[in-house]
Amino acid sequence: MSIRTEKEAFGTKQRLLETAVRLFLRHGYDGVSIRDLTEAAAANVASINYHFGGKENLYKEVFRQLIGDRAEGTLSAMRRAAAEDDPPVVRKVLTEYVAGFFKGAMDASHAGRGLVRMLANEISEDGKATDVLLDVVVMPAHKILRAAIRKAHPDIDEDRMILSVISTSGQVFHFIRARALVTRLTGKDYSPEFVSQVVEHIIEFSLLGLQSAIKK
Amino acid sequence: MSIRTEKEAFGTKQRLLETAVRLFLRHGYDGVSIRDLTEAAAANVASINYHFGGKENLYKEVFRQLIGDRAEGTLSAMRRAAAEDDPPVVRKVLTEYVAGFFKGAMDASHAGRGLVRMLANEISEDGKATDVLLDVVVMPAHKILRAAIRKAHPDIDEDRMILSVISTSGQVFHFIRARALVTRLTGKDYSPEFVSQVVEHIIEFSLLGLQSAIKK
DNA sequence: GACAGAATTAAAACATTGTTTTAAACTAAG
DNA sequence: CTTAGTTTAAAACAATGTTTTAATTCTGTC
Repeated sequence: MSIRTEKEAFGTKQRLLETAVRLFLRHGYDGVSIRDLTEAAAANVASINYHFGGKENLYKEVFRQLIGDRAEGTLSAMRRAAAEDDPPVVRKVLTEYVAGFFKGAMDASHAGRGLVRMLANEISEDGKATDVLLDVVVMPAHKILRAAIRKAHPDIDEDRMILSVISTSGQVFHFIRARALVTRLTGKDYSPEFVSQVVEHIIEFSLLGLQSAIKK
Repeated sequence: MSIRTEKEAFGTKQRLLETAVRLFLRHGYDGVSIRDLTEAAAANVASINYHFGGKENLYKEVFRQLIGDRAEGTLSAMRRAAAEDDPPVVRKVLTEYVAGFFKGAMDASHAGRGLVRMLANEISEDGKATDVLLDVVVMPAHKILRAAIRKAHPDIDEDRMILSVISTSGQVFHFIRARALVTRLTGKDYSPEFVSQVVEHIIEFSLLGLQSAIKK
């Protein structure tokens, strides 16, 4: 078994996967046809269905792989921040969370922006890998954030706190997803300066908003 | 009255438009094929391209019509709230804004939920009617909100205030768009109670967050 | 009222999708 | 070597949006 797996690593399946990563990042799901993909990978049109059971599954595979790598870094940074004892812990964890997303959006490379775009698209109902996104990114991040907040504010209203965390994610995704709209509303392009301004804004806005969950 | 008479009473174009409204609301853009649509409207497959210049233009037309009707109500409610003199004006305007969106999402009818879903989808970069959404809904609403906020807080930081308004919209769209995700994160379905809870949360959260834009 | 030209409708053909089928080629164990 | 299982290749399918070409209907003018 293991022998075959190794051989497969250099076989058609692996070649398809690598090509898919490259093309999906650059052109998105709908921007890449099976024929584009198989041609670029020097494989047969039927190979994707044979090896992955369909285009959608291949996309999921690609997404899982890409998002896994990136989430790793952000999540561990959040855990590190949460483990520290000197306040303000919540602010630090939140900063890692928010900045973690925009780090990708800032990349000059197509890879970074492509990934963030893919990610933002998966939020919707008709996303093709929503479950992956939830399991690998959103859920773990929420857990860490919630724990940090709960620790800092022991008698916080749990329900409203959860809604607040969702509100924070919502802002992040919106600023990424509705890029064109934000540009027209603010009159500013997504320059590095503007992005860091946005990150700071989301953090401050959310920290204040979170106060709405604290019982008085 | 024969079918033929009906055809003469309302021309093919109008019949296509009405059918498109019904079907796009229920099944979304990708869920309706040109053949589905033309068959339901008793028209030829080529008729959509002839009368509207393509499926996408027809969708835009439908979206513009639907969103126009609804935006009218919400925007005038916001203007009314803004025109009142007794505080808290900002809270009232904000309430009309946020509630205006969720009013549709709550409709028992498919129409309401369908529209909100369409609307949420248009936020993305690859939305088919983003320009319409911006012109008819987002821009006017932002103008009203900004003016109300500026009036209540004359020396507010304009840039951060704009970002705050975007943050508020972001939350609204996120709670609508990421419905499945929110359900899994909160453990609650979108019952009327939960929705009004969400609306209240967004308002409180945003009002506090807005403080981040007020110069000290 | 008849007729020419424009507008509309109808039917078929096209070009692209993702997927499935069928057979050939290859691989590896007995 | 044989044979069973795996992978590849080529073709066919079904469904999509669009375009083309011809028929039909409508409209304004004589």
